[in-house]
Amino acid sequence: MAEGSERDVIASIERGFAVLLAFDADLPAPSLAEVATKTGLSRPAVRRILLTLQKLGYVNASGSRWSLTPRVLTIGQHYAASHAISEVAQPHLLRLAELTHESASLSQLDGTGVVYVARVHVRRVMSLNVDIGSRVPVHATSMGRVLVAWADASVIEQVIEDGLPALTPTTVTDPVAFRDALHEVRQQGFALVDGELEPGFLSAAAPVRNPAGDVVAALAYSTSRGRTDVQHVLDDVVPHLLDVAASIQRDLAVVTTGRRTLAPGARDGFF
Amino acid sequence: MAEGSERDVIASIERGFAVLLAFDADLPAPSLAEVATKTGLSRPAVRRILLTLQKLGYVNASGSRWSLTPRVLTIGQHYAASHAISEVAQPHLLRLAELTHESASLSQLDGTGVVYVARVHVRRVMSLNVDIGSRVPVHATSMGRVLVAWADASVIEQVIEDGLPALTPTTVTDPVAFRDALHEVRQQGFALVDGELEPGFLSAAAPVRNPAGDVVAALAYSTSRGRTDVQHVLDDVVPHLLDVAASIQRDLAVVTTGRRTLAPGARDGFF
DNA sequence: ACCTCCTGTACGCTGTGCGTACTACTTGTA
DNA sequence: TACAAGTAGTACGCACAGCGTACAGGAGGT
Repeated sequence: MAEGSERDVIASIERGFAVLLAFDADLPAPSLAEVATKTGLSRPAVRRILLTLQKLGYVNASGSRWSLTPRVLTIGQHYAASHAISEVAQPHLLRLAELTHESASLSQLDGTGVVYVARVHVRRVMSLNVDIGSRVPVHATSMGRVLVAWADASVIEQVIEDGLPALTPTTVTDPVAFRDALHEVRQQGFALVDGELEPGFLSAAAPVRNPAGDVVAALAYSTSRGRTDVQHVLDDVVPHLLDVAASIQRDLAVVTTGRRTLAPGARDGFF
Repeated sequence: MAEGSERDVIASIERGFAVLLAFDADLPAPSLAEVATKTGLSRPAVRRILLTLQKLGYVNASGSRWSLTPRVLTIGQHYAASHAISEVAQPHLLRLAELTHESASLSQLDGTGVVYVARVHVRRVMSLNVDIGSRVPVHATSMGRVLVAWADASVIEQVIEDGLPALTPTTVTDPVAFRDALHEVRQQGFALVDGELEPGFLSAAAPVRNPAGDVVAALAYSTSRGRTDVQHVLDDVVPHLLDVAASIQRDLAVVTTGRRTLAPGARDGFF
């Protein structure tokens, strides 16, 4: 059902996003020609697309260089506005951060990747710039393990098929070991990953379920090996983690089953 | 130059974004037909667009309801990756938040609106959900006043033409008074807005300039009238604000004029 | 049994958006 | 100075992408 043949895909829209996403750390302010070579599109096509995106306010030309405008940041707001979870979770993240004195985050599965949807950072932990919208690999993070552990079998297959690159010497890269790790996560009800994403980076995550019982998000605590150790996380942090995850789950159930109103007064007189 | 006639705008891309942005708090999980009526497009057209967006991973169908996926949050990452300012400003925002014990934020002008590009929130200040990517009205916020005060005259005209709605009883709504307020901002080098966006909400903002001297962002401090008063902000906060804004400006100059490398090691082994 | 909502599909026509080919400008180099 | 190599902008005609109309098939609801 709803398969959608090739006939039902609009190439221009794909091209439009290809151009929008061509703006990158590698190419922060490209010329038209650079975008064309990067995307493989013809220059006139890129020109038309850039002019369209400019009309929509997402890019701007200064001289012969093009760059993104802050408006691209507003696109994500539509996700937050249409999904209660990030808003519901916010106070709970704050509580977790206060309980543990470390950063707390909530993430969701996106294909075979993990995307942060809410976050409270206590201090600048790492070189990694993890903010809302950041993507992290699914196989080497506690959040990813949680999200995949309870996902459809097809997702697990796809993740393994995508490959399990070694990001540190201790990253689990063997498919069998990875499946074992997922099994362990299901058994114990949470995931703990120690230095598999980046040396010294330690994190734990717990599942957050919707009323139907599906795991829709992962709540995570993250810290550095320098500040704490695995035993402390297991003894003192995980109970808080599970407790806060349960609270989010409870609030989420209220919001989604009850009336879908998010502080009605908040929107009025604002925008 | 580079005007771009109507001939050079790709309607399909406009339609694609129209559908993507149709997902809203009002319509978090619409049916195909609902999207069609909201956007004014035909149902088959909307179907094609949704299938395209689904292929790109931005929307997903569950039953006959469609919803955004967390992937839309990643679009904004391309802005952060291609503009040093948000990353550069982050530690400074943290410092400002620590100095003042209140939320600190950085925002940029987008057309005639203001968009938060970086933020450190100290506590849950208000009902307002102000996060990265949020848009706030330009005329009733200290950040907006700063950004507009030093913008092209055409921007000021456009803001006034857009209208200056009264969001609280004290909002400046008279064009002449608004121009006076901007003049005052230019004179004193910062903006202070007291309860014009929401009663009891108090904020101050200072400009951040690029090496060419253009105001490219506004650094803001925000609090509630219940916790402090105008005099304290003027005496104790504004000096910090100006100081931190100068620091951001300095770091920004180094990054943009020097080599455009943002912690090269941070990207490797990450994604 | 009806009616009304929905989605999915077929199909032929229109005109959008494509690329090729060319012009015009700027910058660096011989 | 003149050429080369880069850039952006423009024109134009053709092809087919994507459009909407029209219809079929389900799922509730009365």
